Amino acid sequence: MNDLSPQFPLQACPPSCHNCRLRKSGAFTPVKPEVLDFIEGFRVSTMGVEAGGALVRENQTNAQLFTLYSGWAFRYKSLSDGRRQILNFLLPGDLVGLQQEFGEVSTHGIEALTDCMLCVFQNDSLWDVFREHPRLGYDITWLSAHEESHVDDNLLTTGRRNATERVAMLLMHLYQRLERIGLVEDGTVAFPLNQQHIADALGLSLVHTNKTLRRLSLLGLHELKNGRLRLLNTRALARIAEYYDTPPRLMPLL
Amino acid sequence: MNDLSPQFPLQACPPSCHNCRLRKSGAFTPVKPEVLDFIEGFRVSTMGVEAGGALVRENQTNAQLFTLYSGWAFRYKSLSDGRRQILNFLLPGDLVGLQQEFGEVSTHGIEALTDCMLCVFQNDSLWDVFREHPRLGYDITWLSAHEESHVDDNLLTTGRRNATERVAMLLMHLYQRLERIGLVEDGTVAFPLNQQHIADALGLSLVHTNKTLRRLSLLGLHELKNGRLRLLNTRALARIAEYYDTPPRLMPLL
DNA sequence: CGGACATTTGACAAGCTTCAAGAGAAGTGG
DNA sequence: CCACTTCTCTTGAAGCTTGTCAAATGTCCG
Repeated sequence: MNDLSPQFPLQACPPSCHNCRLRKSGAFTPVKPEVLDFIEGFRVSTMGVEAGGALVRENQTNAQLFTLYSGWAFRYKSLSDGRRQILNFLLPGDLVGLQQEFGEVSTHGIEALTDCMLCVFQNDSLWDVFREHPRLGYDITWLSAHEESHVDDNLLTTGRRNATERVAMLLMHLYQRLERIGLVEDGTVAFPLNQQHIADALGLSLVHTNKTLRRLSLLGLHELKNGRLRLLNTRALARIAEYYDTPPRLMPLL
Repeated sequence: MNDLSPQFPLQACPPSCHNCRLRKSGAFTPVKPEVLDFIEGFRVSTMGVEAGGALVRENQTNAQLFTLYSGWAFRYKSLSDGRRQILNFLLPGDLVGLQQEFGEVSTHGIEALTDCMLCVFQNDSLWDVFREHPRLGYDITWLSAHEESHVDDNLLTTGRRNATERVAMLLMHLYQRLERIGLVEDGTVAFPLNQQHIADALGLSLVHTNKTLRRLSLLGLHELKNGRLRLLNTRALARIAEYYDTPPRLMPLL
């Protein structure tokens, strides 16, 4: 198997949630120590998945509930002839696998885009969380609604934007999400997607995605090299995509 | 203003949730009488909206939380030049407006497709529901995850299916949802969408939607007249759309 | 009958997909 | 250290699906 990419160092989950790197980033809502103890008890293990590996398979039953601690992943659905649609991207702090937790078959797959570290929660005990810590239940619902709003955005993009607008949207959206969790360095963010991923996320063909990316890059709107993305003309990208920045907000973290 | 369509008689919400027609349909999970009392207390009023009216406006702040009691509605997003994408359709029993309830601006609009009756819940008290009745919180999360899975489906459809497959998918999907809540009569269901709605839901142009619908209808796959839809060849439609029926399941109803 | 609106059809244009093939980049093994 | 493989990116050309424009037909309703 391949080594862990230096671009995405495997950041092991600390043994205690009290030392969670994500919580210290300031992007997530603070939580009382006793609630943190409960979360830590609810977390039964941690797990690493290599880039390209499956966190959840399509049609898998009784999948686990995770929080993505480090790395990128994506949710997708596919058709029998191989056509694939990426539904949304998962970044550190995102809750993964909620839909399956309701005792149903997973209708989508989740794949690691980079090496990932996950905090794994107790199976089949989501109801206990709601009962014992309604606040966490409320947070989980917030996360669910928040993820849905990403899918909403992607549906508007795929259904009604043209290729140029779609690519601009994707770049802006991902950059902004990464910025919020503090992953911008020197004006660039790690960008592990290849063009096939972008095509699958935007509902475009690989070739057309390439040509569109190329055009935006030649226009000086962005730069994509060494696996890192730099936005060179945010204003133009935002105008093309009709992208509206929403005010940042602390997100719950399970 | 126009009269209430005979196709969609205004079914007033009964004064007490104990007499709720939806609950008696058998499609929803039964609830203990005391929980029903709580729900009834949480419901502060009922409201009617005429076809074409807005339940929630795009960019509206502090919208209400509703349950759709009768009628159809849809969630949508639009771009400044008028392009519009319908995100999903809302049918009786669906919870409406959860995303805004988290104190944020609504990033999508919700419009009544037919005359609708709504049960309106207390504003800003979602957290109370979670605290006092964790089970209802759990149900709300289930509904949220369930709605997301509809949007997931629509994203796959819009991103990766061709026009014929998209139309077939829409017909199958809506028919099946209506069937589950007992709205099939004589092998037909009420179908209040016009072709512009279908186009906006599928990410197609109006003209192309028309031609595709026409083709399927001439092939004898469906029949659409007098505002009612009949599926004449479910097997063929399912094959075209690659539509998989999921086993029915009782849904929570707030 | 007239007006507003939805559906239908044809013709044409365009955006996007598919096919094909070359150029880079990166890892593997002799 | 260099061929060899594999994967990704890039580019051109041709074709098809879908969009746009325009106008006719149908329907409902006052």
